Amino acid sequence: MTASPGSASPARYDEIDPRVEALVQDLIAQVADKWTMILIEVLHDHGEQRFTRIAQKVPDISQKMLTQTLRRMERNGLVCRTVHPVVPPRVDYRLTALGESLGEAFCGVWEWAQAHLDTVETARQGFDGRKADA
Amino acid sequence: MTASPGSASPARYDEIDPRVEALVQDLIAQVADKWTMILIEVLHDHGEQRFTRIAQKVPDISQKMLTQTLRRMERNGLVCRTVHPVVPPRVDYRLTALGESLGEAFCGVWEWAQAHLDTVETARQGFDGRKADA
DNA sequence: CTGGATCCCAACCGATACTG
DNA sequence: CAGTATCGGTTGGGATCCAG
Repeated sequence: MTASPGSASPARYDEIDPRVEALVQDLIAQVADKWTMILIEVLHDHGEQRFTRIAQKVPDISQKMLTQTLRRMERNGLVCRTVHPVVPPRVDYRLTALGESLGEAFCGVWEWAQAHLDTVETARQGFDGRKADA
Repeated sequence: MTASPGSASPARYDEIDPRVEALVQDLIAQVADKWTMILIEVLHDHGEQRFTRIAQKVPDISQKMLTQTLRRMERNGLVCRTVHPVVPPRVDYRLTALGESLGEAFCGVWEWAQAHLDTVETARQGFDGRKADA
């Protein structure tokens, strides 16, 4: 906790209320991770899916991470989880409106990354080259 | 590596080229972390800053993380590092155009988080409450 | 003042095994 | 089928000390 109670924090990262700042950062941390972004994409593209189907679409994710990520997304209101009370259990996951809106917000970063892939690559080579020439 | 050589990957996360996909995700992973976002904000708001000044603005960051993050940002072409050859060393960091553009891309996510803070909070309480009622 | 090197702990994540 | 529980390896990140 960096909570300095009544003491006037001189200059925070911004002019923003530090408490809101912390909340926002926490939220971003929970929501901006690799698997969350991927799952949003999958659910956006293919609509409601059951657990195993999602796992098939994202072969590199472990079942643990899939469960964990879906749970957190559900808790944050990003996905809606529907349990069908049938004998072989069946659970469907669907993106909520909130989840969809987050997906759109991510588009900016995603597009930035795509657009500047080579620029970054050039920068990296320049940097690495500079370090190499002893 | 998830490189399945020649085997036809049936349906990837999207219709996107998996190689590009991987690169983009790697880039996002390097660039979308907590400290990078904060440092972009600080440098955007206050312009060119020297090492210690930045550390002061972000009290919760360790000196190790600050150096590490700045280095990676420099390598990725997000910041420009200027070393002044004076007797007490002085190093200035400034956001590049690329860094600025990334900051703008982040705005979307940032604004989403701010806008939906309470929505998410409500969702969380609903979720937690549902789990509690045994 | 800047930042590299080291130690060490905690959180993350994958693999496996077990339950309803 | 859809999870939970547990163990172990890997990484992230803080504290401290040291060098240029």
